[in-house]
Amino acid sequence: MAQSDTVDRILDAAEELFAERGFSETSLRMITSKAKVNLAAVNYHFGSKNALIHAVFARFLTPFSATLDSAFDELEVRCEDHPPTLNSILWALTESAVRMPQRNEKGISIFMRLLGLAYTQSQGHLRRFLEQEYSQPFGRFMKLLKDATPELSAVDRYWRIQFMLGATAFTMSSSDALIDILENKLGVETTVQEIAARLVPFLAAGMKAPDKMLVFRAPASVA
Amino acid sequence: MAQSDTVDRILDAAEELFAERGFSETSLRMITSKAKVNLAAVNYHFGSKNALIHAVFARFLTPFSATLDSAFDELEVRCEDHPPTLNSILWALTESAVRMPQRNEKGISIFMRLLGLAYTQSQGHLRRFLEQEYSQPFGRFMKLLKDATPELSAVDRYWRIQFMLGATAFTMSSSDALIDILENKLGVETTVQEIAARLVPFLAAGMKAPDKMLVFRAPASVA
DNA sequence: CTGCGCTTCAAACGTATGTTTCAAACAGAC
DNA sequence: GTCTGTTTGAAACATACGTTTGAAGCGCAG
Repeated sequence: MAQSDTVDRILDAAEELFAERGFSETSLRMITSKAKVNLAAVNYHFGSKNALIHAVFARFLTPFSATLDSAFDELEVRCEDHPPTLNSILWALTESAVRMPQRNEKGISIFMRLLGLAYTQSQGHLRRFLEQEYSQPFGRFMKLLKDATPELSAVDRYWRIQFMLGATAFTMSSSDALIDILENKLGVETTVQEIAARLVPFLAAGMKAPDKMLVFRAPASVA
Repeated sequence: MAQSDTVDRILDAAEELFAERGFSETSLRMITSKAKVNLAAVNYHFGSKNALIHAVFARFLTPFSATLDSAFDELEVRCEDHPPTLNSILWALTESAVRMPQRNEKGISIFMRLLGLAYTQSQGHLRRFLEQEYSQPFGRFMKLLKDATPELSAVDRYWRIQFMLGATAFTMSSSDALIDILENKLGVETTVQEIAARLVPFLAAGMKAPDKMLVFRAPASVA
């Protein structure tokens, strides 16, 4: 069982280092020395650094998208004919994320941080890989959102979904740092689950907000 | 006036490249060849790549923080004794951002994208630089937000502010791409100002959302 | 014109990166 | 034991990076 051992050790080390340092800032030598394998092992088993990045994502994104898919199935069954509510959709999403089998205690925050990095760091190859591998669950999520917010125009919904994605990806991608800051400032300890529990109502309220401001410059009357 | 020409050309090129590629992914050689100056000019005028990054931020953040400060002054004068509302604070912020003198048509989106990168890319030196240079206007903004949302606990407010920052930085940083996608999909044209007009109500509604979910696993009852 | 500070330039420096090479070690089948 | 295909190992490869160097160019006071 020599191969899978080396492969897994590389994936574990890469995942952790990518999450805490980003892709470009993590070298293969850091990864191989943390994994205690030979430098050439990465190129032997994965072919290239980019392929390793893809493998790291595939390892947690494939089971996650399966979990998510069945969570959506369950949601639609439970709702029978009427479309699932916005809150229930967002909960299904976060539940699926949080329930994923974790390799260690840092699992969920690594997971989130990697997702945030995927969106944020403009790595063209990664975006292309994710789009062609995981467009199905993403499209389904969008469809559900559409049915849950029939009162929104297509344009409004488009922008508000972007706002949601932004708040989520951004917060989660720096969740560790933000948790540390909070602990230093207010002495409060937090878990990623608690962040999610605060994020969902925020997003839901934003999606259901009243119309956009019609006039841009309205300084005197708003106060 | 040879110096300032070279310096500005470097800053312009660096700003644009950093915004579209990130810091580590942008080399000094890319910057100097785009700016059409000699490679050594960066180290001559700025000292190091990190110092160049600081200079790029200082060039737009210093005037912006001044504009913002006077916008907040005006806001507090207009409100006399009672604290400014959440909406008016957010409007003062976006107005200050949008009104900033732009070097070109991409100015505002570059501005936003750089702010997002500063938060996202874990460049320790940048965070340290920004914290020690611009803690005053940031602190004032936080203070205003605090007085505008007295109903929130400190912890709730902390996280919701992070969510706001995320939605804003993320959306604005990819505003060009998002505007293009929207035009291709729905045939609707948009300006950054209109995005802001949609974003502010979203953020305000999120900040004023009802409490966080108390129980994390509440699948059956929500739907 | 000469001399002096500041700026530009081409070239090189040392280091770190991703990747390749090829021999050695290994495991399992015969 | 010997052969065969797979995996590991140390070393080197070519390239790209940030930075430094020292000479050349420039503008301007004397």
